[in-house]
Amino acid sequence: MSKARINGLRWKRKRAKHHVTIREVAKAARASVSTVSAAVNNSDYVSPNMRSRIEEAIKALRYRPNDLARGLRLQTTHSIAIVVPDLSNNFYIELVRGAKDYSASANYTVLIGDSRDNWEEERNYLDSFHRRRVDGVVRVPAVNAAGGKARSILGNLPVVYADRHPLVRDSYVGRVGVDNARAAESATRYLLSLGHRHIGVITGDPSSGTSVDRVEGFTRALRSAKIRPDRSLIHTGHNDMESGHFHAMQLLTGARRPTAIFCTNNMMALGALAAIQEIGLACPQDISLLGFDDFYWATLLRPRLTVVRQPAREIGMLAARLLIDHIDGRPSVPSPALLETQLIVRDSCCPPKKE
Amino acid sequence: MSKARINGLRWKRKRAKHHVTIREVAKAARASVSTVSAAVNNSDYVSPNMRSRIEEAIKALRYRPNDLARGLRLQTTHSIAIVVPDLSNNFYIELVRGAKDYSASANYTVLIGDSRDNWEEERNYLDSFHRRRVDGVVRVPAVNAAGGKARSILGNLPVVYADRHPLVRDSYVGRVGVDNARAAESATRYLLSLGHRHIGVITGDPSSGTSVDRVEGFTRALRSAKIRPDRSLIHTGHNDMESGHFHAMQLLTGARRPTAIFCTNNMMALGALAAIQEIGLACPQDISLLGFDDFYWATLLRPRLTVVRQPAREIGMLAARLLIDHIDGRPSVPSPALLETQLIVRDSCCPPKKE
DNA sequence: GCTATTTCCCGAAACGTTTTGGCTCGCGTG
DNA sequence: CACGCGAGCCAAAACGTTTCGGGAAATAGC
Repeated sequence: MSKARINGLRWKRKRAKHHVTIREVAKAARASVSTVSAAVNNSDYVSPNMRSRIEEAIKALRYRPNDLARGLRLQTTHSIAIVVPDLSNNFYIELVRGAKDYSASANYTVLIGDSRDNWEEERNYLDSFHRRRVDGVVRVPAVNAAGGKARSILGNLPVVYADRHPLVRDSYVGRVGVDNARAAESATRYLLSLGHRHIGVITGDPSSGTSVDRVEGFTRALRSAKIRPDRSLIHTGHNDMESGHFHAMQLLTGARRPTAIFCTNNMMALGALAAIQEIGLACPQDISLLGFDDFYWATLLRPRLTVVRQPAREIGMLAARLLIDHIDGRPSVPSPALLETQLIVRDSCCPPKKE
Repeated sequence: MSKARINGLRWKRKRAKHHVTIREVAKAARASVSTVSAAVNNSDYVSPNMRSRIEEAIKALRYRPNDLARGLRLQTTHSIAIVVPDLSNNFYIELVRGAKDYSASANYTVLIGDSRDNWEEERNYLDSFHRRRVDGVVRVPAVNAAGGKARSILGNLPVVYADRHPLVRDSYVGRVGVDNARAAESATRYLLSLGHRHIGVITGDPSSGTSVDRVEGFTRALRSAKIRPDRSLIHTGHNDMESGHFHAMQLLTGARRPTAIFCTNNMMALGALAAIQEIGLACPQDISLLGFDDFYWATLLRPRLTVVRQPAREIGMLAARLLIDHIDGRPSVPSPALLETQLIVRDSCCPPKKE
């Protein structure tokens, strides 16, 4: 026992900075540790007198409860994590903010991960979040992350998928996004209605699920207009500006230049726009451009981009809701929750030139 | 003792999901807890035989150490936090990524906060990070956050300031950014060299420090060119698009329209550009526009924006370095670390029209 | 063969909380 | 007066780690 005491002392001395503990508050307030605990979690009986003494001590000592100890004892941290593929993509920022705002309203804190659409990075984040014992995670998986991989590092943490969903079977408690096929289909119909018949597509990595759905919607629209999809006009990129640029170049300088390009995410639309400008084509007169995902400065571009808008913030909020409801053992909204998209018509599409 | 056992059992039963602990690994590997610990932290003596048995058990049980317990025992979490004012501003994303990358290389994890340039939000984040017992925080304070306020909730956590710095005296272990006055001065000189004499300025909230420095640099340039600064041309906004738009409108429709506008951050430059386009002025022929902070799609704008570029990523890396060096008790680089800015000349500035 | 040293392993304490059960008053009730 | 009861408080156990001191067995030194 006395050995222990000495040990303890040495410990304290070793750390330069010392965090004030509930024990010191107790001493200062002439109360027991349990009473202080009861007071800060304002539950149980604690007399007004005692309570004020404790609050005073807390203020005086600047006591902040230690969430590590708390989480350890409680076996729950009241926090969730969200990991997205690209924080520089405004769509995901909005998604994260939605998740954060909902979580805050439900008294959960959220940890943010930015995987750069790269499984290694995502794994690091998921691992770190798991070790921190978050109560659940909302996940927008990186493209090269098959569902099973994540499951193995996540143990049996509840996860809800947002935006993208896993292609392989993975157990999750919820999923929220949009009906990508339908959104792409109606976007394509818009292009068709303008008179376009040769439409190029720049799509993202098929492993993300959303991309294939969007291409699927695209071809569906073509087919229902009795147009045979031309596989050579469908290019597969990587959801970033570079590959948008690259494939737009291919498309624009290819044998049969399309009269319109449909990009299945905003970054690739940006890259395509750069390519168009670089080549010196007029958009939309020479080539129409249709993007996916809106962003706040889309109207600053010339031409102002026509896009299909996803309710990013709502997706994030709903994802957090699904997750937290599950954690708290509450029934929630029905799960594959598909929100409405909206075609925002601006200036980047017009009828094709007559030839 | 037997009572305790019962209690423990009840505990286990209560939690639906159960995380596997080091104790179970020990049992499975027929080793003691301390030996397993020694093995996972691969230190100390542990025989090859025993080690492999333990590793096998770990793999079989999918054991993940509990960082809460670890942090509690170690009195350090090997993690830092970074809180920035606006994640949708690409400058801060790059800064965060820089901090993250450096931290990863130093084996630290980082928690991210997005204060929306709002002290309430920032306080919540700082508090949450503090309760999580991060080892330090790099902070880009919200505009309405005087230094003292944060100190009181941060206790004696080491903080390094990035980009912005506190106006009031606050104790910090480091600060990194750019020489804002000098950067603004040389940017202004560029405008002067083009022949501009009436230059409007849209600046951010003075409480952030950087704004006043930039204005200071601006006036310095004017003065050294023997031009008397016109206070009515210096407008104070809020670092966001809306106020950039608003004040550009004021400037452009005011009595004496300037021939150039200098915005002290990128968001306001965007807002100003929107205003210019809205009014129907030609940029740069009618009005030159000069922004602060580069961003990856600045070249997609028409005109391509001329800006003074800050090395956002490097700022983040250096901030993390300063902080982590301090935490680890290592000497670091000299503190107010001022990195070089760079004027990126593109198309948004030209000589003013002769009148 | 006896001791000194190394090698390998373990028990127990501690980190800062929350919770449970129990203790002590003081008071009303039969 | 005995008794129960509720209010207010507390001691101690537990959460999952790491570390420290020490012990047993094997090895080396003489």
